[in-house]
Amino acid sequence: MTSDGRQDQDPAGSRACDIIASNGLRITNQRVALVKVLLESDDHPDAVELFRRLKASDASISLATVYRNLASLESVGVAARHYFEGHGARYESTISEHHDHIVDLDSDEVIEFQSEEIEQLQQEIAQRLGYEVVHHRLELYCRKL
Amino acid sequence: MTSDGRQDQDPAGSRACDIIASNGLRITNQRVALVKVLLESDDHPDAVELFRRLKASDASISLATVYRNLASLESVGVAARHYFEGHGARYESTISEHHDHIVDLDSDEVIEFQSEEIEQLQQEIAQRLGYEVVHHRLELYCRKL
DNA sequence: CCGTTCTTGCGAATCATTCGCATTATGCAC
DNA sequence: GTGCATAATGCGAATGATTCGCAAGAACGG
Repeated sequence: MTSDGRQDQDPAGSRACDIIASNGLRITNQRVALVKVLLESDDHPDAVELFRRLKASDASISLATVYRNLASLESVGVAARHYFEGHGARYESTISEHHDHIVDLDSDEVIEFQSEEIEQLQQEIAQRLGYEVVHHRLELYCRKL
Repeated sequence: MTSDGRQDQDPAGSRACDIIASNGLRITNQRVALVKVLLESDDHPDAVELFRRLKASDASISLATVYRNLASLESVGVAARHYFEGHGARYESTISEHHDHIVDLDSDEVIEFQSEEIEQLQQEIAQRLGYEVVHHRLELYCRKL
């Protein structure tokens, strides 16, 4: 929408574009729109929900494109896919810090947290067993107290 | 196969049957066979693989039954379903202790571990955020050192 | 501006999982 | 044991999510 193509109001978005471009992927409208929607979403929408949100500003976008782009974004580390229990895949942007998830069993809400100590312990455990942690997944399925 | 229906050679199996029965579910051949196969499997097979193993001793068992029974076993806490990255659902019996998983990214092998300290920290974190942990999932995606 | 190649949209195809339904087998009561 | 009510099974069809194939349409380097 901006006349000169820069987006100083949106540092995360342009950082994402840099990453995308530097990985040899092209900057398409659909790709940029998806990144934007992901960055705006603090819930953890699934592909169909993202598709729905994207259609709001681009009625012609296709679901296949959403899936394809989620895959590309994931492969360059701009988005992450989660399989919380029961549901299919849900996505979030990973431009910001790493974190783990608390899933509210009653509301399906997802809260983020992170713990240096747990990460530390994970490293130690893996190391003790002869492994190095590439990445991990920690989900606490909880109920409100 | 035993004439009196007891299975002293298989304490875990009969314990599972007790749990199943005490939850109002019937003890069917298919159910028992599935429990047995799960207990024998220290890999984490998916439904189709379990189906394959079950067909070895009961050629007429159906895949739908495997799925249905996996669901029932899960609902009474005798089996657990995992969605490791990429793959569909994989199962294991939960008659033994709770544990978490290390997934070898290269071989797809799954190693089990457990850490009292991490569980402790999880509790604390959840509590601090106003939640109580019902259960959790911790997976370390690793490469051999 | 031009061509190459990556992307897109569309619908068809795939894969895992679930359902509907008629048939069979279990668990409980006599 | 015998019978009954009902859960469980097998089958194939249905679903839902995700991926594919292909022809038409954009990016980006030169």
